[in-house]
Amino acid sequence: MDPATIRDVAALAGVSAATASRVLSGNPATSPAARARVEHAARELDFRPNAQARALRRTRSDSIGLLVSDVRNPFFADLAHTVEQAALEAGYVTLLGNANESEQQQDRYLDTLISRRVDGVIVAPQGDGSSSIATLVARGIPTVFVDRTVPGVDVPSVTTDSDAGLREAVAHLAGHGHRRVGYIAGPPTASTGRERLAAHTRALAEHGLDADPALVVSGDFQAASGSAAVRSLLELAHPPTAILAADSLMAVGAVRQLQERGIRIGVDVAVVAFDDIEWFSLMNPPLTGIAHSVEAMGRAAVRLLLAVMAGERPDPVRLPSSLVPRASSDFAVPARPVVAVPPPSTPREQPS
Amino acid sequence: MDPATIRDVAALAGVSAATASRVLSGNPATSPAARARVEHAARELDFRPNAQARALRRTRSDSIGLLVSDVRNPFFADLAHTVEQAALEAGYVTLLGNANESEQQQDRYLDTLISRRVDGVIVAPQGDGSSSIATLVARGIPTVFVDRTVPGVDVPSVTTDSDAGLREAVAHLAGHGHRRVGYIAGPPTASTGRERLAAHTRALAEHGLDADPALVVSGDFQAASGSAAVRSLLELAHPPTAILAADSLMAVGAVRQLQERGIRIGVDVAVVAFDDIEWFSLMNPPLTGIAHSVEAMGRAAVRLLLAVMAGERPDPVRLPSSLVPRASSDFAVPARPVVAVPPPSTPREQPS
DNA sequence: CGATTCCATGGAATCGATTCCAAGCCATCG
DNA sequence: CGATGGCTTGGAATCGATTCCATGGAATCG
Repeated sequence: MDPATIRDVAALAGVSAATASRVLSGNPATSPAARARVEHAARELDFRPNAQARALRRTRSDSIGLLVSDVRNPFFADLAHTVEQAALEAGYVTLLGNANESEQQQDRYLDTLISRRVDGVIVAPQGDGSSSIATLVARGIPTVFVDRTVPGVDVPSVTTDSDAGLREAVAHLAGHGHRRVGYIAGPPTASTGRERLAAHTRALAEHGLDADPALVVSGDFQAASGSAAVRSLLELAHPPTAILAADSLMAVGAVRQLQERGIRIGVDVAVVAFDDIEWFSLMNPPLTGIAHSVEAMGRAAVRLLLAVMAGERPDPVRLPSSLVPRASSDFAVPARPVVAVPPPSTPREQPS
Repeated sequence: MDPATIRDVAALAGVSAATASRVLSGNPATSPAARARVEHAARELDFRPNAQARALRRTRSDSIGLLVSDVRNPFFADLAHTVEQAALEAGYVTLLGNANESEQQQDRYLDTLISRRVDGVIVAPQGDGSSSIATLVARGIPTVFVDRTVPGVDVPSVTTDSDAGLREAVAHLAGHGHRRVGYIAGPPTASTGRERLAAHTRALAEHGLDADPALVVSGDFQAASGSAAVRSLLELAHPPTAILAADSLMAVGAVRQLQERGIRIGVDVAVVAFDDIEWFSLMNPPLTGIAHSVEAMGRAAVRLLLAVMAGERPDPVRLPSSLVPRASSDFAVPARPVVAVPPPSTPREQPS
């Protein structure tokens, strides 16, 4: 009933536990005879080594932890998939934790991972240098940041260079005649939230678009906040003709809200989202996205982590992003916004 | 540098390891004085108990395994999320494995979970009674099937009753004048593949629809097979006017293929999918789905697993499904199929 | 042919936390 | 006043696999 131990295997094979261990872990100091008998005995008993005991003795567990922000976000679901596959190829199993965009739940999971003595951790960090992240670094646990970073914490990272993609997006919108672009920002507590907003602001300036601060609304990377953001953008005296969302879930929330109000995307208003996920091309209308390779990000993260575990200090990786234009933004801006607004009696900062 | 052990804590607190252990695990046989000193010392050293050592001694790891078929399938991503939350509430961490719809990878993960001595496993099984599943049962490891089952393996399960939803779907299609419904089946190696096909066949008979076996094409629950299925359905001499896919990913593949061919969904052909995921309502056109509650399924699975771990033999749970009609199927069938077909010279089994 | 090396092997220690068991202490009771 | 009982405590064994160290036998070399 109780699972077989290596001693049971050894007894059945007529050797000592030491020899059985050597055979089963591929130590060359074993005779062919012993090898045959032990292997046969192990198969006979359906022996599965107790990973805990093994990990206790060697000081490594052959497992890594992956902490993502939200598994239901397709971007992170794909990331989890890629990381898991890449880790498996390198002989590691992945323990997946889901912070659910909450710093508290992130800490709880990191504690668990530390307790389980994972050999390394890949984390898309919440907030700024929470206690658990500090612990991770202080203990010298190999760590890699993915997608996001934490300022002041010196850890290798794999991030997306939002600049190119956002510049393309803004250029694209400007080229179609948009002057006022509503921006649904990520939370300032996430590095991606801050960086993308900064990139967006720079791009606006480059193209001489309206820099009205009222056009920037902050969300939390989840769908509901996208809806809320659209609501407040539409209340502006001078609402935007295009909306740019800092991630796919907020874009979806925005789309829902626009649909509920009967505002036609791709006709009355343009919508562009950071991230480009499979579903975008099937939506009504197909959504313009800013693409970056999840596959590349996941594989790079595992590669960096393996390097850190090997004692190296790998350089950070920055992946490119680029615009994938689709129907949601591929139209010329209408002469007048369809949303009822008072005539712009004092058109401010609109260069002719 | 090396992480602090309970002996370090005990030394700093001036007590024995035994007492330190008792304090830290909440054993009441401790004096307030000892409690205070040990707790202070543990905080001082930032002590994290080695979960492996603890699990080795107690014969439980406070962790469960969850093996899903494909994390990139939104249905399973949601399931993973729900199970994880419910397990966390019960004090368990979840080790997520992804079989990627491959029996081999499933076995590899189950082996890992067995080696790590998880306290229980929730699995959406691939194939029929693979060796690892047999091992699981033979070892008496608490196991619960979710979404799918394996015939002949007596394990509590949480499944969806496909019958009601499919009957509604077929009635809905019949009501709109469809006689020939193409069915994209799941693989016969999955219980859901078989059951849904059987339910569909029954529903066809009930409504007197065309039971042409050529209208049934098998896929593998992944997107590419949905595209392939549509391709072969359209080659029929007498192609269907409606398409029913046994899961969301195959439906997406089907939609892509139809769009590529310029066939208008919701006008030229109806599309209905088993599963109803968030994105369906945003698609072009919104897709009719057969809904079942992932949340309920995940929570029930955890509840059942806890019961099995407590030595009970809970009854299986069967959750309802129901149709959510949307634009992709909400139209009357056109008088003649738009796809060019030879005139039906010998219309077979079409009751007037 | 004796001595040195090489190789396979077993005994025992080890990893870190838990827990059984025995012992010590204080208080209460007969 | 001695004894019994209730508490707290420490020593030591334990979980299962790995690994250091020593040993015995075979093989090789001078």
